[in-house]
Amino acid sequence: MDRPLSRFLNRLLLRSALSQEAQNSLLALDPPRTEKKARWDLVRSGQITSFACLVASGTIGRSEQFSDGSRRTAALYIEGDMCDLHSVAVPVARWNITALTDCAIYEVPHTDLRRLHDQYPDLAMAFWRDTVVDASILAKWVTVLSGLSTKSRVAHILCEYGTRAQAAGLEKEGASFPLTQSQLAELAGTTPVHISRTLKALADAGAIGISRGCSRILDFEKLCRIGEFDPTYLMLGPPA
Amino acid sequence: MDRPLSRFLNRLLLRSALSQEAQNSLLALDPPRTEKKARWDLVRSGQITSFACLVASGTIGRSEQFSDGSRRTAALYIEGDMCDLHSVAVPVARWNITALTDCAIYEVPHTDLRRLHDQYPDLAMAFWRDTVVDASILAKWVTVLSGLSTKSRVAHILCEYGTRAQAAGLEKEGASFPLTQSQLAELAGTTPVHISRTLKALADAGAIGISRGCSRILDFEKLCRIGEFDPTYLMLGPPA
DNA sequence: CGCAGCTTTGAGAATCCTCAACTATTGTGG
DNA sequence: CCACAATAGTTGAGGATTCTCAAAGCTGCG
Repeated sequence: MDRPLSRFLNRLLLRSALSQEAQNSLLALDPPRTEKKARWDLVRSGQITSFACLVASGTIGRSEQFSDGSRRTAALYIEGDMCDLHSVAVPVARWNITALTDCAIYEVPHTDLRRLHDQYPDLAMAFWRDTVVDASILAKWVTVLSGLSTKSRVAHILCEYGTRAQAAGLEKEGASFPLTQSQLAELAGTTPVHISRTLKALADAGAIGISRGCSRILDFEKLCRIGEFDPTYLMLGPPA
Repeated sequence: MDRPLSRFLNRLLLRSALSQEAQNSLLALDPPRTEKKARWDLVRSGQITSFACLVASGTIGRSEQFSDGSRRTAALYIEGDMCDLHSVAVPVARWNITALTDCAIYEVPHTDLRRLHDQYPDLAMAFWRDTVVDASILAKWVTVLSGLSTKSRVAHILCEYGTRAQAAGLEKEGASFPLTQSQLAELAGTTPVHISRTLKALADAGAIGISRGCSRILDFEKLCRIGEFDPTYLMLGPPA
C-alpha cells in the first residue's frame, strides 16, 4: 500500500475504474527516487526525456521563459501528480519542469508506462483521462488569466491550490500556500510588487491571512466568490 | 481517401505511426454530418456528450462565460481538428463548444472511438498524443496571455492560426483570419475597442493588412518577432 | 430605406507596471 | 555572538497600458 506509485494510482482511481491486474502492474513499478533543491530544472525545454516525473513531495511548476528574461508558469503540480505523464506520448519537452520548492520525485521510465499502456486498455484510458484533466485546468487558467482582475486571479489560484491539496490528502489543518510572492507573480501573470499589494487587499478583506510572507486561506467561501472559483473543472468528485 | 475521417487521420499520422488495420477501422466510420450557423453552441457546459465533434469546415471555439456576462475563448479549432476528442475520456463538458463561423461537423459516436481505442493500442496512443498537443497549445496560451502585451498576444494568435491553417491545407494564398474583432478580443483577453486599436498598430507596422474588417498577414516574419512566435509547441513537424 | 451588427474614434478613469528605496528574515563565516 | 550577504517582502510616486462609456461611421441584408 505504500509503494512508490500508490499515490498516483489513487489519483487515477478517482476518475477511472481499473482492473486489479492493471493496478498490481502499476504498483509493481519501483522507479528511482531523487531529491531536488528549489529552483532546480528537472527538465529543460527542448530536452527529450526517457522518464516521467512523479511528485513524491514538494511543488513543481511547468514554466516558460520569454525573450526579456521574464518567466511565466503555466501549471502547478503537487504530491501524487505525475507532472509530465504526457511525455510518455510526446517525449520532447516544450517547457521547463522546475522544482518550485525543495522536492522529491520518482523517475518512472517511459518504457514501463508504454508497456502498461499497450497491455491494459483501461489503464491507457486512465492515462489519457489524466491528461484531459491537466488540459482542463490549463483551459481554465487561460480564461481566468485573460478574463479576471489580478485580485480575482490570485484568489482563484489560492482556491485551486487549497482544493487540490486537500484532495491529495495534504493540508489537513487549513491550506497554506508554499510559494514565494515572486513565484505567485509568475503564476498570476503579474509582478511581485503588485502581488504584494493584491495579497494585502485580500488580507484586508478577511479572505486570507499573511504571516511571515506565507499566505493562508481564512475564509474559503469569500475567496471563492472573489475568484469566481468553481471546482468542477478539477474533476475531483463524481461527474455532476 | 475522401472518407469523413480522412482529414482527422492525416492529422494523427503527422505525429503517430498507425497500423494499416487501425487506419482502415478509423476510415470505416461514417458519422452523421450536420451544419451549424455561427454562434451556435454545439455543446454547453455541464452537458454529457455521446459523440465527439470533428470539424469538417469552419472555425470552432472552446469558451467560458463569466458572472458579468463576458466570454473568454480558450482554444480554437479548424478543419480536420477533433475539437473535443477528450470527451471520449471525459464525457462531461466543462466549457462551451461554439461555432464561431458557419461550419459543418461530423458527430463521431464515443462508442465507436472507445471500441477503436481498446482494440488498437497504437491508435489509443495517437488519441492520447492528440490531447497532449491540445494541452501544449493551452499551456502556450497561458504563458502568452499572462506574459505578453496585447499587441504581442494578437500577433501570436494570428501567427498560430496562419501556421495551423497552412498545415491543415487551407489558406493556400496567404492566411486571412476569419473571426470578428469581438471574437478576437475574447481570444486575446481584451476588449473589442482595444483590439481595433491594436490591429491598426499592427497594420501601421506593416505586419498585417485590414480590409473590410478582415485581417490578413502581410509580413509573417515581422509578426513572429512581435508575437515571439515559435511554432514548435504545435508539434507539426518532426521533433527537433 | 431602415435596421442590426461590426468597426472606429475620442476622452477620462482605472488598473497595473517600473523604478527606487527601505525593511525583515535567513543563512554563512569568522 | 556578530557582521555580512542574500533573499523576500513592503511602500511610494510617476507613468504606461488598458478599460469604460459614448457617439458616429460602415456594411450587408430584408
